[in-house]
Amino acid sequence: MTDNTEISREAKPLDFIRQIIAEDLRSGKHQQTVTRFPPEPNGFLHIGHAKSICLNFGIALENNSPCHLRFDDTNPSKEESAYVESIKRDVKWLGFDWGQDLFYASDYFDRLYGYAIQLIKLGKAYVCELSAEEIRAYRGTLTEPGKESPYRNRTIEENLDLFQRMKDGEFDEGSRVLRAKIDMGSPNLNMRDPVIYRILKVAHHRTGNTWCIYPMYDYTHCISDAIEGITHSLCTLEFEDHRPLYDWFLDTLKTACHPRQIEFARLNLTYTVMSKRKILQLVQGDYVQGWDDPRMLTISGLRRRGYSASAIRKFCTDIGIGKKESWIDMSVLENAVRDDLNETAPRVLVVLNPLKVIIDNYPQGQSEEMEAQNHPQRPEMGSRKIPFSREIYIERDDFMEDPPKKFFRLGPDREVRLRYGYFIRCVSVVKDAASGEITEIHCTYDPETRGGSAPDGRKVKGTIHWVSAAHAIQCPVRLYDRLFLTENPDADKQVDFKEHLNPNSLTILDNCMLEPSLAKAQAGESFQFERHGYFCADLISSQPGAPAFNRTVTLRDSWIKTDKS
RNA sequence: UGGGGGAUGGUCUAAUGGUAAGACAGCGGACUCUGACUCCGCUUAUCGAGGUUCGAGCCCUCGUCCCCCAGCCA
Repeated sequence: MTDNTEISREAKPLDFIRQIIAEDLRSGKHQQTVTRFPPEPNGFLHIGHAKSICLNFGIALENNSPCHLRFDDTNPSKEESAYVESIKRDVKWLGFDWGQDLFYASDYFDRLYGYAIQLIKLGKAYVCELSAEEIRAYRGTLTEPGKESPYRNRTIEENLDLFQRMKDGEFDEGSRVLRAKIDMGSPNLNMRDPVIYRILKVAHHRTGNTWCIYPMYDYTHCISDAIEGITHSLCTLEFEDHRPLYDWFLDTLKTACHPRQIEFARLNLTYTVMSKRKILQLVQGDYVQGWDDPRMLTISGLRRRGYSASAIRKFCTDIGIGKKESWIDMSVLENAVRDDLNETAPRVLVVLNPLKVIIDNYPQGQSEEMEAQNHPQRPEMGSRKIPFSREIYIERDDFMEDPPKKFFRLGPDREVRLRYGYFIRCVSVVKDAASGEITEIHCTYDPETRGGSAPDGRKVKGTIHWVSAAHAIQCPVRLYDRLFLTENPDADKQVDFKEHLNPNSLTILDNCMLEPSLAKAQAGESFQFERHGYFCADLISSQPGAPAFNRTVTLRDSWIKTDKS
């Protein structure tokens, strides 16, 4: 990371979490902060995780202190090391560095087991033989207290023996659990003797078959935080009810370190779904082409789509941190990437839907090179040559036979400027006799207007992009649109969210014409296709000399919004 | 009819007893060899009712609405 301030949001007022931290530092409660990002390796990271990553690692950067990457891997039936690798890659790509502080909850399985024995010896945990269904029934409801398990008052010795035998694999899955002994009458259901260990005869991605009992999240998370000396344990709102339990474990075990859990609102974005479960469904049901499908708001999908890490970081600081459930408009994300790419992306000319233009008075067989700026606002980015010749392609949308008043582009007997080229005037239109479709148009050019201005001072309102037909590189371009048609695909619980999928979220154009300089586009490189938007050479399907492009985001377009009649 | 949270323009976020501010979106205009960028201007908000106070988005009381919790998931 070269520039911390970019990540660390200098000017913005402190959010409520940073205020708490500032106060803890000021009062001397803590000398430094230690935060952590604790993903479960059961899927790919998405934009919602980015919010948490930017928060936790951002705080670390601001305070020159560590942020741990800790995998919360206590449920081997859902977790895989492939996910671990993808998560590490994505956090790194986002620009963050955990240094030496890479941890796994599974690193603590021995200590967690020891703490459980301690709990038993304290008379605060017991082995319960109720079935899952019975435990649920005994738990009571939101308005009625639970009932105590008949196994609740076993002796410490008996519990120790049974727990040992659970660990040794003597019992079947589901036949016994270890429970904390708290309060079956608590209005907080999390405190009604929660399960802390269950039997799972499943191999773990790191510990293999060493264990057949695995600790639950509530038990594991607080102890892992305490072991690592975390000062502020930041999580999402749904864990608010778990905080008393988090505190109970640490108080009961009298750990030396007792981190403070603080909850903030998770990210919701319009026109998408954020839950891992639903994202998994899209991947496994082939509604998209994998976790890194550019329509997905996974980190890997966004990367392939052409989002820069800095755009994602900017988005995360833009949206802020709060405690109320919020829905961020997709336009905020799009704005962040436009802002970023506008600064950095070289400009190029690309015709997406070609229409052949023949310049009747331009000499046959001649061509010349026109000078084009790589970034008009940033001369230091230099310029390049683009070939011009008698036959060119322009955008089909840039010609209308019967244009409305405010159409500044080409039409019969109208004149436009070719970007970095000449003024041309349309003299005739050729159509396919059968279909009536325009197949080519004929124009004349004004040799005096080379470079784009007329010595006689006449103005043209429109400037359009073009590519020399003889020099163009034909290329596929994928146009992406939002994956869902409705703002909140989850809103109606009666309707499956997949019903709201946008059938036109992907459009493949295979006859696009690139200016020749794009032959050397590197996979992953971003460009602005002038008058269209930002595009990046696809990470996977681009070949040297034969790129394929993904549209990251369109340019803002006030023309499509105007009343064209 | 339990418990835990939350309500500021269309959407987010700020204002921490003292002029309700910024971003996104929207609308209008200027500029323009990208209908982009940039610039300028505008519309739009403190959930309700009481109270405390010289002064309340902020404090108090009573309401209303929304979200979360009954996994051997995290």
